[in-house]
Amino acid sequence: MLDISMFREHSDVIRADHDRRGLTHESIDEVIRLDEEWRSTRYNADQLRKARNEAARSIAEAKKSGDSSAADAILAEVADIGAQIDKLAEHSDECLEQRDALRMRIPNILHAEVPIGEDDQKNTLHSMHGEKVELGFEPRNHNDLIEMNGWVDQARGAKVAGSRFYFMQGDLARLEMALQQYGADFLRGRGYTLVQPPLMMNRDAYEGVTDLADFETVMYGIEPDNYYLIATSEHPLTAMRMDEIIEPSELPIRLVGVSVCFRREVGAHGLSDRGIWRVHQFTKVEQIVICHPDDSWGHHEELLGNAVDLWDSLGLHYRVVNICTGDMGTVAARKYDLEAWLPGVGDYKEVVSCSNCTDYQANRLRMRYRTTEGNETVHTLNSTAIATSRALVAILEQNQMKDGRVGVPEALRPYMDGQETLEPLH
RNA sequence: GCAGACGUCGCUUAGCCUGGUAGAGCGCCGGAUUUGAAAUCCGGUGUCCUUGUGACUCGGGAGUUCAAAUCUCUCCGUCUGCGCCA
Repeated sequence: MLDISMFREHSDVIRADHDRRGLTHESIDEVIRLDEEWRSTRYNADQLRKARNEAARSIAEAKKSGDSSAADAILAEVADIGAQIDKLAEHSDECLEQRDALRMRIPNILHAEVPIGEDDQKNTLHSMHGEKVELGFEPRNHNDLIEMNGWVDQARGAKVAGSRFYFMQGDLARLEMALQQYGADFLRGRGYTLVQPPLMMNRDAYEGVTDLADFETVMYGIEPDNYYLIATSEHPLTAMRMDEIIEPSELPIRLVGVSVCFRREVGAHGLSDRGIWRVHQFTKVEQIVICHPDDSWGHHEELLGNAVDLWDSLGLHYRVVNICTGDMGTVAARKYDLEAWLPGVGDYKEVVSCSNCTDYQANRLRMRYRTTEGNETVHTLNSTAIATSRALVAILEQNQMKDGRVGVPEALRPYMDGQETLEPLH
């Protein structure tokens, strides 16, 4: 959510951003109109409250001096003032509610270097890392590999839960745990504090961190208790400090979250999605930074650097792209994706997403830091380190051998008793 | 799950019974004093708006009242005890 002062004092900036995104200005105008109406109605209500307070004070004084007839006289004068206040207050509350409901849907101001384009085809190349391995045989896709080795039981996952659920087993399950451990250790080594968050959140906290449309398409709701299963540990870790005023000495806050992530994946379908690429449940190691507004662009590069070094250390080939305006979403001001090379698919696919959300989440979460002039809004950033399911797919396809076994990246071997290849399930 | 206690400004707390301007201490910021520091003293330190002798704010919401931190209802959370439990 953009600060209201942006609409009052710099609406030209929001308008220019909407132009870049190809959006009309209607919502902006409506927010400004509702804001003005709220302010004037609010002012009128305040004036009446002032009169009521003065009357109440007079009554108190009159009663104290024992003059009950004077008290009654004042009381008669202000008899209907309460009803007038209620009427104005009701209208002003409506205006404020509508203003902010609309404001919640207006996207963040994009960084100047975000490329303009309508969809992911217009994302631009940032950098290439590693090299395509020459396998010397026709590569299998990850779905064939997990099926022939018995590493994932999709049929029984569907039986006991539903489609896109699965049992991961044997050496692949061990590799999954190794990835979690390795990713967490890697970031702890760079000063990030390991956090295991709640896997469910309440509505209020959740609205602070995500696009409202996500409640329909992404999150699972837990009915009788009104909780939502988290779609990523970014959400609880960012909301962790909501409604707090943070001491500047605590900034920047660097966290590495490890959690299971739950996603409904409404609308996803197709044979190309078989396997564990797009599933309802996976584990993710996530980087979070909460920082001073002046430092967030530096931290954005730091998060990308961490992800790059981590993926380099796994010996995988991938590229980094700049996400364009049409592919950006509501919350981020700038986003890089890491796209891993998948030989079985013959294309690069998204495995990491690295975002600077500037003050957009922090405004909704009322998350500020103390300054001598008052309290200022912090900035929040997040980046995948390892989404295990997708990292596994990249490892499976890039490290596959002719017989269908898969090489374990050297960095992960210490977490697997030194094992060098994934063996079929017996 | 049951019973009780509790939730007040960044922190600790007073005020609640008996409705009438939310007070104190600590921390922080600024100033005075000092060679410098400590100590001391003075002022400031929640949110909003049309900056006023302004409005709002005491976990959230609703109600009673001219007036609610205070009374009533309800929801949430914390603590203690009992029960259950990996």
